[in-house]
Amino acid sequence: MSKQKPSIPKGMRDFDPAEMARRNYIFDTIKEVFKLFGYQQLETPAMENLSTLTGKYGEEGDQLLFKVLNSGEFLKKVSKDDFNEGERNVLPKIAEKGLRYDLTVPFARYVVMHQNEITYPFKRFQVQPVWRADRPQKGRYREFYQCDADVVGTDSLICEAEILVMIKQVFAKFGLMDYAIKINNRKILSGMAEVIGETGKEGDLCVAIDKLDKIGWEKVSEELFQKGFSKEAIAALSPVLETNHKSNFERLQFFKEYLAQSSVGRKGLEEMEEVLAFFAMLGGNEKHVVFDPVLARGLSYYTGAIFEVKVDGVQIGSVSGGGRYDNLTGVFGLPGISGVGFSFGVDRLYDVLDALDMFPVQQKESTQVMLACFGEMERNKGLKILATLREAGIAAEIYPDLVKIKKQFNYADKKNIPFVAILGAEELSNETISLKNMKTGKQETLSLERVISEVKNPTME
RNA sequence: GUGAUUGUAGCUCAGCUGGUUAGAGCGCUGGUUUGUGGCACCAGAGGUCGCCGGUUCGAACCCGGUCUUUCACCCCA
Repeated sequence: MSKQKPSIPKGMRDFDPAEMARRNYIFDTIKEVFKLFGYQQLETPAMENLSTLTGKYGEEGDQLLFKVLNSGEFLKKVSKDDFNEGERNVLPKIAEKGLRYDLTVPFARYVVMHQNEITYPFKRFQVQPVWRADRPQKGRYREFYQCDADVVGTDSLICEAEILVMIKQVFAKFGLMDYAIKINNRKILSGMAEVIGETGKEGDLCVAIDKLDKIGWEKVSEELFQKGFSKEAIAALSPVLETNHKSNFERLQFFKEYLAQSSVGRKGLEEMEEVLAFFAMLGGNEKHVVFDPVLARGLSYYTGAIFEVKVDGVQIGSVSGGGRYDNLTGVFGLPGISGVGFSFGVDRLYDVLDALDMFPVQQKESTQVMLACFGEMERNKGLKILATLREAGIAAEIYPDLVKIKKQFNYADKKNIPFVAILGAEELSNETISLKNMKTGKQETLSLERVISEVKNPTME
């Protein structure tokens, strides 16, 4: 008996059965759509070598990696000099592994390791937790699940178009009506940097311009100025803002002129148009799909299309995001493989559906019938009945202890079990079972066969 | 990583400027009802006031540290 109350680490959570039922609803919905589009499931380990993970997410990302201390005498390799030099020198000698930060990089590692066994294009999905040493906040946890779907080994823009369709299908299944799938292209952003005369600074441009919605143009231009953008460059950027309330088509027309001098920019626009064209051919409706030229996204490995999905009316960050990465496997020694993928954030989707009160009131995961027995003889007979019920595919349980019937009913009530089957002396001698519908309160004495059909298809009023 | 913020019974919260045995509602357990849950009534159990240290005759309350919660920034699912 420990006196001290146990606890869990910062940003980690337990999920009780009610929460798990709802989380599984989200997982199942997403997996179903992934499979419908030909994606197959893959799992990779929680831990990767730190060398696999570092340098893929930008400097900020590297700092958010959870490092795992080497086992054994982990200080052995550290010299006094290393120690005096600080963490930078000590870290690589005491930690060689880390927890995965996303599912895309481990997937790229997998593709390189198994390059000769894989049939391309390779479509896989992955539903696993990832870890980030971030400060927790609403909608931001240190351990959370991602549902990733990626295709590698093709640069066809049909993949991008299909991603849009998949996102729309998932949201339709959840019954979400008000949301925006923002789509942009890193090449368009590069083109923007080029035409304003700040080639090579697209990183800073992205970070600043991404905040436009949040902090407004004035603050964004201030930030750009501080990052070393010239006044002329910032002024040259302002026409982009004018496209704010236009249609996707009008925005494309604008950028054709705006980016005319930039070959990357033109390429990006072509890709955008093609994605939207394929999307239309797949029967996609452009409702909810927004070409957003100021969408940037932080991860450094994206090179083509980028996506992000936000739900209106809730103060929760994006619930889905992704993009194309042309050379992610390159850093692991396999160049020339293009990939595109996206991910749903289950934990945020949960918060969104919860805030909007949109979870179905399903009881799919709970017991359908509980056996309540008056004594030992009844209970022993109940065990046989229990086995029959389960054979019939009915989720059933028996109250294991010989306690007052009232207590057994209480248990069924608390657990929201829709039926209680009662076994007493009378039932035992008549070879019957009294079945009570806990919602209606009605009770009938039935044969076992009738109990099975009644539980499966309730007819009792 | 920077700046704030929170922590009292299983849950939601009271607790006046530091003063005797820390309270409520809900929940829980038992009973009224030894073949029936939800309702009602009655009774009961549960807290070294996040943790460690300090100030004080005396700390849930003041001070310091630490952990945790929430929030803004950074960044992100």
